[in-house]
Amino acid sequence: MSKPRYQRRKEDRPREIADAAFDAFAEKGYASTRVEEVATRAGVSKGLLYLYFKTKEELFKAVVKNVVVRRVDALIALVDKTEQSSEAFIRGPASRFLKDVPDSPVAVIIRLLISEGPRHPDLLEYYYRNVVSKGLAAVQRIIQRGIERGEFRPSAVDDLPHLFLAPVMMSVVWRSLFGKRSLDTDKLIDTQIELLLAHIKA
Amino acid sequence: MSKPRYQRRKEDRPREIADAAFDAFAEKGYASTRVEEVATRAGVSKGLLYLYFKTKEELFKAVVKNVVVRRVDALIALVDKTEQSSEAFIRGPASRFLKDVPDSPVAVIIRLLISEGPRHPDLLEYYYRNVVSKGLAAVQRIIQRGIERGEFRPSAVDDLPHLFLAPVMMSVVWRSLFGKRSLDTDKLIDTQIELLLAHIKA
DNA sequence: TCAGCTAATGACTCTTAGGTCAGTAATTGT
DNA sequence: ACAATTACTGACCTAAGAGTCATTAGCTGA
Repeated sequence: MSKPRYQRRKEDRPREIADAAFDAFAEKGYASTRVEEVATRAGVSKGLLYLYFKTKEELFKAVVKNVVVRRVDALIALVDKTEQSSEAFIRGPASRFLKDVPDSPVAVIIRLLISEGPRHPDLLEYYYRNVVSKGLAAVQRIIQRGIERGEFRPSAVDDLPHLFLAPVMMSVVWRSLFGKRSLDTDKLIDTQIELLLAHIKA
Repeated sequence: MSKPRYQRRKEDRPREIADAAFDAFAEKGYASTRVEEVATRAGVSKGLLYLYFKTKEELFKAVVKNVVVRRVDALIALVDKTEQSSEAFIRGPASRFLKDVPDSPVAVIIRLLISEGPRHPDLLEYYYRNVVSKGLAAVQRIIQRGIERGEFRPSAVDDLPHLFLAPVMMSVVWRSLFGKRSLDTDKLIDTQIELLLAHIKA
């Protein structure tokens, strides 16, 4: 009896293909990744890939959607469940989360969105609704809670949660362009958090 | 006498083509812009384009190089010539410059670099040397001068000039993804500058 | 165990877009 | 005025890569 040349694994294929696509897109970007290479990485023929994804673009969207949402939802759950003071939460779990972003799949997605987003408005809409606005709202909720508890005082930062994310964005871009050279992204993020806390503390 | 079908304008062609390419890349990104479209926009045949630029990639590099350098050099000259106090300079000319970035050609170049940079390491090297490091050094010089004059006190911000640029980066990315919706980039940048000044003022 | 179903293959087509080049017409010098 | 020069054109070539489909072979249930 000879080994079968392939196995039928209808259930697992979509995820395997999407994972392979993620890796390939991360390395080469969307436009210069060949569909055939994705198939090869997934250990599958090109034809099969087209059985599960109608076009390359649909594959792209599937990939981009399933990476970040879980992560963001986890963070939000954390925010809403914690018993810590707002300051402790920001210094602890939130800080750690933010510092992880530049080395995580999230960073890849951000780069992909910057490159390809403008040609996929529906995808951007999806992201804005399910990731960006949720994330910003969560940050705002922490601050608000701090104010209610008397930890923080009201300030201009209240409706600019973006300030917490700016150094993260900077780090993501820097890393994607220049690698790890000459910028300590952890320190950048930490320092910004210190600045912000110093400013809003009561 | 009929109009000539074209004029020979050897001197002007390269700039005209580069300008057309800039516009096209800004709209569609590098990968999905066709060389022929660049030629058409420049009012020129594809063949002529290839007379002045050996490949599409070379065209890309030419475009990307000639946009930002002048601008940055202008800013640096400003920094080194000003008689203002560091604080006044930061609140005035520097702030204005930074707030202009998200709507300027510089933003386009940043987007192009994020998308295509990883596949053009020499271009990134060029940018790091001629734009990024110079810009960061200029910011650092302003702070340093403030310290020497007793306006500012030494702090963690001294060797993180990136903090001044983080909200700009954030704004560039935000704008390129979501347009002008729901983020006042001027305010973001202003607020960050206020935070930083409050922190380093003596 | 074998017939029917369908997951999976891989060779194929077709379009797109980067790059070439032989020829043409605007310009320049004499 | 008219060669000689060369900026410029546009039809062409070719590679690459997205997407298709007739065929094959693993699986499943009777």
